[in-house]
Amino acid sequence: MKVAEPTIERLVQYYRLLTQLKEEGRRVISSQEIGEMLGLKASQVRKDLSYFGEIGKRGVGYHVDRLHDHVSKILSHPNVWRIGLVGVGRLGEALLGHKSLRSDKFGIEAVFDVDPNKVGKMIEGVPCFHVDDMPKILKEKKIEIIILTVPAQAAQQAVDKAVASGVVRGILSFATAPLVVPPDVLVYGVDIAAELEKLLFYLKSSTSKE
Amino acid sequence: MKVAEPTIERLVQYYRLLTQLKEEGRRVISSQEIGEMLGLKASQVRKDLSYFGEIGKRGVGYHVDRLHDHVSKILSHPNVWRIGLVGVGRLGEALLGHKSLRSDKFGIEAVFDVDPNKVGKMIEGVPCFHVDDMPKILKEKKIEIIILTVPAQAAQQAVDKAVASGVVRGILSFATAPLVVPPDVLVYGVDIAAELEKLLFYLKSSTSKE
DNA sequence: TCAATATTGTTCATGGAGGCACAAAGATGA
DNA sequence: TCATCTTTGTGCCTCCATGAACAATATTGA
Repeated sequence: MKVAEPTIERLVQYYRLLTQLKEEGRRVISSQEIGEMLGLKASQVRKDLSYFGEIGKRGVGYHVDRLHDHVSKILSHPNVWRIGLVGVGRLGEALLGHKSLRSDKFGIEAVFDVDPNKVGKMIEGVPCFHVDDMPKILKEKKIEIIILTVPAQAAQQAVDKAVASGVVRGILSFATAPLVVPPDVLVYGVDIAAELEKLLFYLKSSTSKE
Repeated sequence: MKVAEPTIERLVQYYRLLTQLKEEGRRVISSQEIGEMLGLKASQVRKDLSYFGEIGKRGVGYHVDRLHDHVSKILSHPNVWRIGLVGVGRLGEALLGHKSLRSDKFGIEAVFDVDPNKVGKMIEGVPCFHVDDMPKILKEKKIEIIILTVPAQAAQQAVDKAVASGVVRGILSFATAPLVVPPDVLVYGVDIAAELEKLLFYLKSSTSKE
């Protein structure tokens, strides 16, 4: 069963919204309303939600609790993912403490750096190891996911050491560098500078219009 | 002239690669090679690059310097953008110091927070003001772009104050919250948690296959 | 000079995502 | 009970991005 990437992204949004609605005690909601709150067309919402089976009630809408459970199950993982964070610069540390990355569905089990002032210490309650020890530590701790927050020049080298462990299956990279990985390793990149450039490009274009 | 969003994103990648090639003294490169280095099909590269006019030489390839200039011009801005950063938490501070956001094409002119310990001080060489003073300060400093790094609950309120200035035209948001803005304000969102969830979802799916 | 080779620019087809519109199904009220 | 109204689920159409194939152009070597 293959699901489109934009759909997954929206499912995460639905999940957040539903969690909030649940807290507010809301019982039922329509695709129309969901769409308005998230800036989507109602038909888009319905298509996304019906993708995993009929879950709404025609003439009524979606039962908030039931839909929340449903989306939760779609996004749920069979196990708790164990994550390693590579590069404890300011961005890495910010992510370590970030609410979004505190969840019971995954946890950051180790961080890695090359700075001797950091290696061996606990950072935000997580032990810090040397990047060179990644193959060993990742295997020991059964870490399958890597969050990469190192400078661009160091990115490929760090990735090579990580995949050398043989246990890493996914990488979330914040480095603005193209990464080469074995075909069975999945890479997602968040390119902050590129996002800003895109924004600026379209702003420039729209300047002439208005 | 309208350009597709994925194309812009790749142009940024081309630009980075070309800058590097230039430093290495490389004179000429083919679409094939560019594609291999960035993980793209050669035909894709050619289509992107020819979109803004014929710039390569058939039978030869692309002249690195010339192509670099060309892409640079496409991505260039008529003026230096003035940016404000809202929310000086750890993520905000990390971005302030991040290399990717140091450029001669834009600059962060002010930061905003509600914390009295920060307001009035200089942070990373940038003056910090209270969020409530945004309308005034943004207008004074002619800031057209906002980078939003506040908690989700505070996001909409902060955006409302920012757009109230009347000068803000674009927002790069790191908050995991849907934002309502006037139609003439452009919003790009970077949703870190959603990216991670996507990665985990596809890893889960591929577990059964292998 | 001309054949062989290399590489771009472009056309065309394929697939996929979004959105409209309508049928199906449940609710409501007389 | 039945007509009307609401809201979902889905078929269909359109648009856009990708990728393959080919024609056009430049280089090279004999």
